[in-house]
Amino acid sequence: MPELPEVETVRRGLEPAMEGARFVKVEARRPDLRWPLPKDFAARIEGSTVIGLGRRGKYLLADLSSGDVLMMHLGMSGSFRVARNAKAKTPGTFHHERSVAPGHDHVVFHMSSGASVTFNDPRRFGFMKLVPRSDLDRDPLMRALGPEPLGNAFDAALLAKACAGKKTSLKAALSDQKVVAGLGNIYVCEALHRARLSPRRRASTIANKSGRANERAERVVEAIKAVLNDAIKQGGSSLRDHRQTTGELGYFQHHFRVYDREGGRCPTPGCGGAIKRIVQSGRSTFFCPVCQK
DNA sequence: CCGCGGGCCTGAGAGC
DNA sequence: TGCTCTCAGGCCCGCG
Repeated sequence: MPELPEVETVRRGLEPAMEGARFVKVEARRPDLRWPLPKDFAARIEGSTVIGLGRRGKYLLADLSSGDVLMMHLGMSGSFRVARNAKAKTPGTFHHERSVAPGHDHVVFHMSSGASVTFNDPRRFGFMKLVPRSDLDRDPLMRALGPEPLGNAFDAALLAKACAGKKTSLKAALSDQKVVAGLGNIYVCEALHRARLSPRRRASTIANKSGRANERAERVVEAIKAVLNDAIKQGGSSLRDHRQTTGELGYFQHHFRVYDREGGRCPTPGCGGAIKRIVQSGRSTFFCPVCQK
């Protein structure tokens, strides 16, 4: 599910409940997530305070006063909800709200702020992990991440360098977290449409022979930043599982130009092509074969 | 080293 | 209604 905009939406929702607050009690109800939670998971967190809540790619990183960093990943179906107190039922204040899958609340944080933070993940592809802060840069999961797409350092030159010499498709390259951290199936499709580039194009064609950026690389970078910023403003995309920490859905799915719109009309002004669905590396790709070259 | 396909899990929706 | 099949926002791993 969650790509960078959804994770960032979750981060912003968790921040007021968690930052500066202490873990009063941690419930590890179901430890067999993608990777099992350590036996001492709860004990290692309880009593510590959240110094800051950050994000790197699709990872949430809670910096704890204990010296650990709590890494959290939402996998495909993970979500967090914040309740002001543990007994209160889900506030049904949003008419677009849907209920989360029952019986999949795997981890619950009871914070000194009075809020409880519940991690729900039906498919259990998500996980949590504790890493000493001093080891974070050496952590294999962190080392496998390329640049932050919304960071100043991410530009055409950097992207072109990462794609130079790649025989794989542009779609697969942009989905690779080592090339750029945080994109997934939706936002790669959407960014390539905005950049008017075919997902089937070889990744290396956004660089020249010496690995320098060409005009296509500029377009891709601009499109990535634009689509991610737009999606964050809308609270991310809710196809099935994603919701904001209040339970409210994201709204960016109403702004998709190609994703999940097979057969629909291409929104590029003057194009009018029919959106096509193909399969690349086992995943659906949506694009307009008329204006995406 | 690189790229691809399988597998991990559960639930929703389509088709019969 | 109920069964079976396909597909889903991610990512690790083994194979060629």
